[in-house]
Amino acid sequence: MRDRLPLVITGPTAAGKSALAMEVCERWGATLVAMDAMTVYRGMDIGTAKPTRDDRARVPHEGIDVRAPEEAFSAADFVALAEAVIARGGPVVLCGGAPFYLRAFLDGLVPTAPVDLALRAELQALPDPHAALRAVDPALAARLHPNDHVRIIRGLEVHRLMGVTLSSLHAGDVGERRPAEVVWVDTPELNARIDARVLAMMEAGYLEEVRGLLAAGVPREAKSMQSLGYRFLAAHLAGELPLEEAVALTARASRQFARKQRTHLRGLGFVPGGDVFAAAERAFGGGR
RNA sequence: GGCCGGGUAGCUCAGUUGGUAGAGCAGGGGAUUGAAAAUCCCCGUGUCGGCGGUUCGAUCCCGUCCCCGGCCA
Repeated sequence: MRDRLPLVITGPTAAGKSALAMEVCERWGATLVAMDAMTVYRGMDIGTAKPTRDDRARVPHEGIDVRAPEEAFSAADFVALAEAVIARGGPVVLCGGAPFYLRAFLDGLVPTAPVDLALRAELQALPDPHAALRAVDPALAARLHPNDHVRIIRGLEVHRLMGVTLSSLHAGDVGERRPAEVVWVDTPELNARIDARVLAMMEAGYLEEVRGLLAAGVPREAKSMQSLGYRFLAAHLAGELPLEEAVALTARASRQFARKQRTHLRGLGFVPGGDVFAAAERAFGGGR
């Protein structure tokens, strides 16, 4: 019997990935691994469209609520988590719209030092991080735009932690590639679906969720609080934005996010469309 | 009805001492090697409200009309 492959269900936000993944998991008895950078955070439920308690009772989920909102979570953490679940042996569906995580899973990541939030804060305070990077890793500095702070800081971070340049590591082996069945779920009515979903989230108590997180001490600067709607609703609660505007900005940011997801997926060589159930057959074998 | 502002990109506006115009946002494309719902890069011709006039040349000056604000009747 040939090896089972993981099935990846990806696509832009609000395309309908989760519903399809639930169906596949129920039919094949598969475990669902969230391929998502935000549903990992506890207490961020409504705004991340996190699977409900009922969903989680019907199908085993992994990668949900594994971090506090102020903690770091990275692509490597996702890959490790997915690998661990796959190693248990059953059919696995990776479902989510994080193309970077998908790429890290399929193609591997170069082995580098893990995230160090304190060091990042220190490096961010440098007067000219790009110049600092040019001094230690000119190849990487040349490749990165001086405004691309995130990548510049990561380059400095790796150099500081490991004593070697990130560019030299990138030139090396990324490790083994993992085969998988990948389906990109999409719909031409995405924008309308996104707008409707944001309104539904508001009705479901999105604002109260953000208020609660802030009250619980989650800093506005936390990565999780800077994402899509959380950013704008927190701004509204701080008196910086009328609610109506915060909601409009949330919907708009979500549409922009969807566009970037599509661009990234295209860049990885995928095309939208395909039948998830047929893909599940190929990945897992005949349904029950 | 009178006076004063305005009418320029999908939106908000800048500007041209007369040589047919440019920002932000929106929108589109792209990058993405442990922050990725993050971060970054690239893309701006539009009867410059209509019609006349002056001028070699008008979006700009003049006249007139229309529209939108405000104030006064």
